[in-house]
Amino acid sequence: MPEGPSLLLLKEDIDALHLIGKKVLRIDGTNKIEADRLIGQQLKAVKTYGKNFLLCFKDFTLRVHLMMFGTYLINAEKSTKLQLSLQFEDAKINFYTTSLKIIEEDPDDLFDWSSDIMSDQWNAAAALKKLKAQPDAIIADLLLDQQIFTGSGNIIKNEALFRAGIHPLSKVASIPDKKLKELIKAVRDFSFDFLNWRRDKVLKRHLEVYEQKNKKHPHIIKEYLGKGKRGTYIWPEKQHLYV
DNA sequence: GGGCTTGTTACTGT
DNA sequence: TACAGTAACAAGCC
Repeated sequence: MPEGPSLLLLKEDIDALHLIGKKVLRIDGTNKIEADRLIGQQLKAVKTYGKNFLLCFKDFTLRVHLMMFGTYLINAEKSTKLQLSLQFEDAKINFYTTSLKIIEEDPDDLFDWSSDIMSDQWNAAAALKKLKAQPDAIIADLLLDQQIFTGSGNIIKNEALFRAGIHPLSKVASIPDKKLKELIKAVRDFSFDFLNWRRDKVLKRHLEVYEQKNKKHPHIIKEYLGKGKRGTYIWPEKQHLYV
């Protein structure tokens, strides 16, 4: 569920319920959120920031992060531990396996939407500047850096690197500006393809390297690399290593 | 059924 | 003390 594009689909599902202006009638689940603060509150806005889903109320915002395995169901339940249920007049939203937090600050003050890969305010030039500020990093790590590419995850990392023809272990300082710009554009473009493909439930068949070892092409290899030792797929003939 | 996985944080040790 | 590396957590797919 969790990369940026999937959060937009979550927002689409919630928007379809027309809950703005509606009150929270009841909350349930194993969360440690203060129920008293939420009950009776009118939903003011629903936003996403990268992988964060934001339910905005008058004086605070509930931040829902779906982590690796987070899921949600609308007007439906499943057997795994219910973490947070928000009952509105005509609809109930159930969240499972999430990280929840009440944010006191105004989200517009707290979050910089120009780094959000899905946002209208996305600023490619700012991303380039942030990449170049870490010349010794390997590019694969920076594609997961939420300060630079807010909302990017491991699938986007792999596919964007493939599209730009850059090997994941390339050192940032060694990659020509032209290629960095190409990569930044690939992140943005792939993320919207991801959004549309996932909406149509056809994402997997369009992936070119991610989980494609021994599938799309026999030369694709898999390595665990970078800070988080995340699974990384490489088609060596097509991805140049800049060192 | 063991080994993966779209993620992040809190520890640990150096 | 700062940083890098590891463990922990979760549910579902194959």
